[in-house]
Amino acid sequence: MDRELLLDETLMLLPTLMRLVERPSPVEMGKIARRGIPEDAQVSPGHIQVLIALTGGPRSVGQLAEELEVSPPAATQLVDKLAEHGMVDRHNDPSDGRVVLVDYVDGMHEVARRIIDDRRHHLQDAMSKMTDEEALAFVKGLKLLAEGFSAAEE
Amino acid sequence: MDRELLLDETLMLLPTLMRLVERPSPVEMGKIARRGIPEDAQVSPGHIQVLIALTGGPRSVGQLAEELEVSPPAATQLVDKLAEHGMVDRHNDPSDGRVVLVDYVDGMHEVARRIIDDRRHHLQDAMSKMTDEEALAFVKGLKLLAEGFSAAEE
DNA sequence: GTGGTTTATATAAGTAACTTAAATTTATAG
DNA sequence: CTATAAATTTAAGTTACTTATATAAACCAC
Repeated sequence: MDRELLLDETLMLLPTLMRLVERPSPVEMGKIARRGIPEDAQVSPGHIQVLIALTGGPRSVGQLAEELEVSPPAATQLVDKLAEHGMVDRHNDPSDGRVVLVDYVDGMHEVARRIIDDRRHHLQDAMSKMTDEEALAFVKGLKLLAEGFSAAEE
Repeated sequence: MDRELLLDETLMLLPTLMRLVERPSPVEMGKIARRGIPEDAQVSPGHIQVLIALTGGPRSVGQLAEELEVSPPAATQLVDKLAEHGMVDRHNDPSDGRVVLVDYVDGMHEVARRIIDDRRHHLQDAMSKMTDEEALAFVKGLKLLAEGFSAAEE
């Protein structure tokens, strides 16, 4: 098999996919608007990552930064924006006054679920065209790449 | 198989991978520096896409914009930077005075090859851990996703 | 406890890669 | 010719990050 070709294709595809993933989709914005959060909410992939992380319970800002592999200030900003839109809340960790725990605002768990599902459907459409084996291989590939690029940093 | 889980994993992985791909790797910068282009050259994935596109011969700015799926001004900027670093040249299309043809500066074909290979090796490390089937499925997945997100724009 | 270091977060300032809108130049069509 | 359309560039603005610095709480030595 021509591995070289696959590499070239990937090299060409990856940045383009990157841009598409980052680009805010106005359609989704509209849908979200009708789901109870303000129309001007710009929900970026990063924000969705935070929302997903919070489905596993409250997280500190630092934990979010680690999970998303961004700097602490970046995590702060993501939380800022979600808080502005009334999606999440900050409260102090009773056991450590330095840490700020982030969690859904009451009732927003539901809204978050729908926002996440929006993106998920998006993805599902694409992944529905893969066999189980292909889907597994695809996710494995993403992980390997992430590890590879991560390692290449240090 | 638990598709839901795969979707969640992808949703979480994709933005992180995105950031890693975008992040400039100083190591590569160093290597590139030693290969004949100035030390301050910031070769982003977009620039590499242009260099790859040009391996197929000269391209107009508009063609580059289409291939990379970016706006014409974005293509102009990518070319600007590569031109600053003496990698590519602009010349007029003799058959249409409006179009600007972009091509490698004499002798830079070689340098471009090495810059591309740098990224390629990076990727190769990750993809070498996949079987042929997995690699194919991975690239197929990337394409499906790109199409899906592209379609979701219109 | 007081003082010094570390840790968690936030603020400030800067950058890179885009975007849209407007300007410029060349081609084309009536 | 003159009006319109197309290719590119310039200008201005946005977003998602980064690093460096500030602040406040915790921990630790003594």
